[in-house]
Amino acid sequence: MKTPHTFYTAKGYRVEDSIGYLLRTLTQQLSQTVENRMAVHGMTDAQWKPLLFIQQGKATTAAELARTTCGDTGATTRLVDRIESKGLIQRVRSEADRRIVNLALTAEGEKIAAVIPEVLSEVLNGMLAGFTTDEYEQFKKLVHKALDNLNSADEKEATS
Amino acid sequence: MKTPHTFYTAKGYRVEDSIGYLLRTLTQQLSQTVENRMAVHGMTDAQWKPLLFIQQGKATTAAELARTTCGDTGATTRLVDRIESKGLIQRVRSEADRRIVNLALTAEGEKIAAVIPEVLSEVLNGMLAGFTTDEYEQFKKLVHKALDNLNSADEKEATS
DNA sequence: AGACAGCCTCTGCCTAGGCAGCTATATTGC
DNA sequence: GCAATATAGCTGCCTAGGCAGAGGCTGTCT
Repeated sequence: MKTPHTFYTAKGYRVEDSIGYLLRTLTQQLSQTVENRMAVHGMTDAQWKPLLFIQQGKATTAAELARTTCGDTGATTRLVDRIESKGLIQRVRSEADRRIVNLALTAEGEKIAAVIPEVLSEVLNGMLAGFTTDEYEQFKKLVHKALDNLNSADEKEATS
Repeated sequence: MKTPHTFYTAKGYRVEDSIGYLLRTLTQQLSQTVENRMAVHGMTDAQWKPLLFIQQGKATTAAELARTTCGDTGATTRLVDRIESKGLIQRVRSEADRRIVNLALTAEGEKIAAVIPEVLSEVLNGMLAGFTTDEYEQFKKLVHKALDNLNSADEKEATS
């Protein structure tokens, strides 16, 4: 394995030049933009995820929700609390397995969930304005590659 | 102005395919990796920023810190509280302008601040393992482009 | 049957950010 | 000089996530 190119060194490290700083800023701005768009529906940036996941059948319980968002179960419980208190989802204790609380959208919740993909599509298309298809594919490829590197580094650390 | 390519549509929107989801995940993993590395020095992911900015002279007061991190002044006050209670920085009321509280690193703070650029460089180089210089430059270019799009959309909204 | 492991949910305690409002100080304009 | 304005810092109230532990339920193994 050849030694990889060294893009950053401790000496002369400058925050503004860092790809880490850029990525953080981009994600922050993206969240802010989605939050602004969702605000008219009374939703926050965190709260649309459960709505969408439940609607798409990707999660039916709080535990599943926590797994799909790589989040904490405790945090998810409280997030569901807040959305439930807005009357958008309902908790229904499962009869088959009494540990489980199934989550279901209310009529109001369905209405808002239907808007979410529109908002996300618009925001992302806006962010990618002027991108060629090649650039878009390249962007996704590079993010995937970076993600794989971080994950494999984690595994190495865990087994050491 | 020609109509931009439409990368996403509301109908058939799938979270896993979204560049937004990818970017969020990458930033999250990046923060987690830095957090793990900083933990041995008793620091969190949020707390290294003030240390580094103060050391590099990019910020000398809480207000400056808030501006350079695009953050809230109230949150910054409390962040400084937590770092101060760890004995890493000191608050020194300015004599020239008595509104201002200058921030200074303690000896302990200097020691930890010196380690930060090393950790950041290592983590970022690890994330970019196998990237060619062209890919790295392309990556930064694409992130910048996306960021510019989001910002100009914000401005349009503000003036409408 | 009873012990056990595993899972789901919830709670308490921590860090953390956004927003609004307050006080003290400084600057500007009249 | 004095009023209006701007700035710095702080605080209270909200949402939000991470971690650890408790309690309930289910399936399994002995």
